[in-house]
Amino acid sequence: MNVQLLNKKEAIFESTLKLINEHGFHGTPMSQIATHANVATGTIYHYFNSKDELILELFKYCREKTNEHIFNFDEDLAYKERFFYIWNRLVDYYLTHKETFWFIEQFYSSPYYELIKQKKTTYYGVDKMYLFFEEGIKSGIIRNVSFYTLISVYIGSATSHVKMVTYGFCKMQTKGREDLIEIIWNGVKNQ
Amino acid sequence: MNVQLLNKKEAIFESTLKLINEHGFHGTPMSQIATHANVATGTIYHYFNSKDELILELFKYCREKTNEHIFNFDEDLAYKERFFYIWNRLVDYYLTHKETFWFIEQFYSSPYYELIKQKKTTYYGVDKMYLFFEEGIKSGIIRNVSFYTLISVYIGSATSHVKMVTYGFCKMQTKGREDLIEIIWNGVKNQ
DNA sequence: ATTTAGTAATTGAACGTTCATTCGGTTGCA
DNA sequence: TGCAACCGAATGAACGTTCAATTACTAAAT
Repeated sequence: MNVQLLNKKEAIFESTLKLINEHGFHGTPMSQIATHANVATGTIYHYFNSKDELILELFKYCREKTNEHIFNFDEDLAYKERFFYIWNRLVDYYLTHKETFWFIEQFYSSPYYELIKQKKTTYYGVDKMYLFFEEGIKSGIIRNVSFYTLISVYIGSATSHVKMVTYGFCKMQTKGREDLIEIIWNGVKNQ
Repeated sequence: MNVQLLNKKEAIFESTLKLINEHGFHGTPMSQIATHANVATGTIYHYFNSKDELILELFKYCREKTNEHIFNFDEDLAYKERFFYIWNRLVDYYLTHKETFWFIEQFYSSPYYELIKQKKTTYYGVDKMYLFFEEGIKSGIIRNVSFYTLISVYIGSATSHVKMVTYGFCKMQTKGREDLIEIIWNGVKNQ
């Protein structure tokens, strides 16, 4: 696949992302995506077999981009620092890529996600998080609770925070963020 | 509005809830809702002006029902007990009303929510939560952080937990739940 | 270097279906 | 008698997808 192709495919992705954010999955016709991406309607069907496949691929694309961004830390950092770092990187990425964030949220809570879930392939991001929490537990730094409990509180608080900020309920102030991740840390660390 | 009407309206609500969970907002035709609710298509338009209005009203209906359920505690309970109680009631309600949960999640992350958000009416649930956290801060039991920080961690963890369980990632075991709310409590309480 | 042929990418009008909404008529109740 | 509730076939617009035709690219042959 040459560069030109990559550009068209990405243009379609980006247009879909933007339009779905504004009008929802089904409020976004293929024709509109095509216009916005400066391609013909038929061209989309050269890259994707259907609208559903386009949306599924876009989801994977978004998830990959997010993961690439948050796991690029210095391995030498102390555990606590990495704990704060990863969380902050995630919040940062979502706040600077709100369309990605909302698309992922929309996708996860829609019936689309059922289609992905069935393929029980653990993917990069989950693996990384699992290893990170495992390290914390084994070294006695954080409490010995299940992976999914840790994920719930770690990721759940991050996404809730991003929602609050993008809804406009609270300002994007560092204070609230720092408080929040500190609360999480206090909660999961071994006393 | 008599009982019969209430029944039809509620039947429409419940059918919409169920079908939207299965097929999404736009994968659910009005005709299908009508069939499922045992009414004629036209009847829906007697109660709601449009599909959008139906979905908006359903959202309010779900939110009210949820709030009714979680704030019925004994005022005499100690603060910590109420802190655990409300959280558990919320998780309970969502786990036993998964369709309500997913509909609300879908709604919040869709463009529909923009329509509601603009009407800056604070509603019952938010008020109650605000007063509850305020009480905890004033009495020195929990840390003095912003309302939205507390909401992020308290509600965020609950919804994340429910997602994990309904996705089938972790079993509906009391252990994980107890760990989770305890982590939150450890995080927000004054040391 | 130029031609040629084959393949991949692209186009957008046309098709057939689906769906939200309407409306004229019917029922049931006060 | 009047009004609200209810019905469901009809309407017309919108949308996903197809497809026959056109263009752009690649590389082998001359």
